[in-house]
Amino acid sequence: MSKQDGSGRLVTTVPTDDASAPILHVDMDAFFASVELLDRPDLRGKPVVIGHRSDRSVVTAATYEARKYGVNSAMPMAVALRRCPHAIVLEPHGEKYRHYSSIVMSMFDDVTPMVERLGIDEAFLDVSGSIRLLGSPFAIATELRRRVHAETGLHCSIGAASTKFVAKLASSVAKPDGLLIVPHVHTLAFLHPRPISALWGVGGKTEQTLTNLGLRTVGDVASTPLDTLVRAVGAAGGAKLHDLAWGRDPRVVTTESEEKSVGHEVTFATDVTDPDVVRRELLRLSDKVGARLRAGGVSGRTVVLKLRTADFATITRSRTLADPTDLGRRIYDEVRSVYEATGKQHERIRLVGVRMEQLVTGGAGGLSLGLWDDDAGWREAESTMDALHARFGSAMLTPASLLRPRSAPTARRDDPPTDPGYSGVE
DNA sequence: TCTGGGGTCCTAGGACCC
DNA sequence: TCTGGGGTCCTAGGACCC
Repeated sequence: MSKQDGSGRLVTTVPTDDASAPILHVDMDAFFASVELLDRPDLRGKPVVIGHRSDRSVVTAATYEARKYGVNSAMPMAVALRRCPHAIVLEPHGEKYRHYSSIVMSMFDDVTPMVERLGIDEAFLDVSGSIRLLGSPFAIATELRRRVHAETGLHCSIGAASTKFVAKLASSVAKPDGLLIVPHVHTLAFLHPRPISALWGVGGKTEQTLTNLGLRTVGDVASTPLDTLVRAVGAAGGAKLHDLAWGRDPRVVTTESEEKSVGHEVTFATDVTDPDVVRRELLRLSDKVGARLRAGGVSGRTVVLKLRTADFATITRSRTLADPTDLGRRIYDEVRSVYEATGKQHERIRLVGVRMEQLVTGGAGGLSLGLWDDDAGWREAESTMDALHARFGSAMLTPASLLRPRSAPTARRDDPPTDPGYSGVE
């Protein structure tokens, strides 16, 4: 199935059955760090860590040289620097990463239209429809890896298998800069010796739960009765675990999925005790969320406030509106009222967040209007009715009910007003 | 060691309707 | 007078992933 090459990398021997492994998982190696090194070749071979240098930051990415010291992404920067004091810390540059991401993603698009992006630096490719034109999955993956490196200077690892989960696991085993093909008949032999943490959806907590049951490997999970797993981790989780452990993964590669929520959150540099500072931040975050909703042509019905206190305890409070909105001001009014109801105005606040859920296609009719600006012409704008009244006078206004687009659902008649201040036409 | 910011999915209880 | 079962919606919290 695979062997080490001279440099110690995992490479596949030419597989006899790679047509049974048409799902590719492509994963860029140490992506953010590798992009930074393109501009800083002098740092090659050194432990480089990407992240802000501020007190409360975490590691976003680390080169393999830094990982040797036990530095990993999501680790607090303070811990990383303790483990590797001579690490070179570079600030992240999101724009640059998106640029390189779009370059490699478009290479994936050249291979097959069946590309499912997973974040900025990973993707699943279903190449079963490309075999006649481009060759076997092995040939396709090999050429893709060559091309990514030739045109960007970046390395990627690829796993190929008959399912998404096994392909993803294969790419992680192949890292860095490797290719691993797991033909369908070898799936269980590949899977069962791996530790339970290799299972998708098994993080720290679930790993502990399973370890307490005496389970160590994927094979152990496979040979555990389903109802034991269900009792330990719940109905959905148990069934999923059991399926994955037997190599069953019904998920297909899907090219697009609609977003389910939009949110922003921020951790303060130091904990905040002044509720006015919290309110100001809620306003800023609400505006960002509203802008994102409008840019995406969606509105949201449920407003979610998130607070994290100094002791790292997190609470969320939500409120569902009678009508969806995409207006920052409207979101703020709700989230602020929810905030006041928490009674946490005098606690030490570490983080605040605003999220909109229950998204529906279409703007919130009657609320979001373009404004004619004598200097700038027509421009996208948001406004409340109050502001529009002030600007145009009531004679200019059309009732919101006439402007509401068809795609926006109307409130159920029996819906109670969520807030007396907003129960009417705004 | 002290924990970012963007998300998704699942669970569980309660309200409410038929 | 006491008690059903199914289904949907809402809310809060937790685990997980990149």
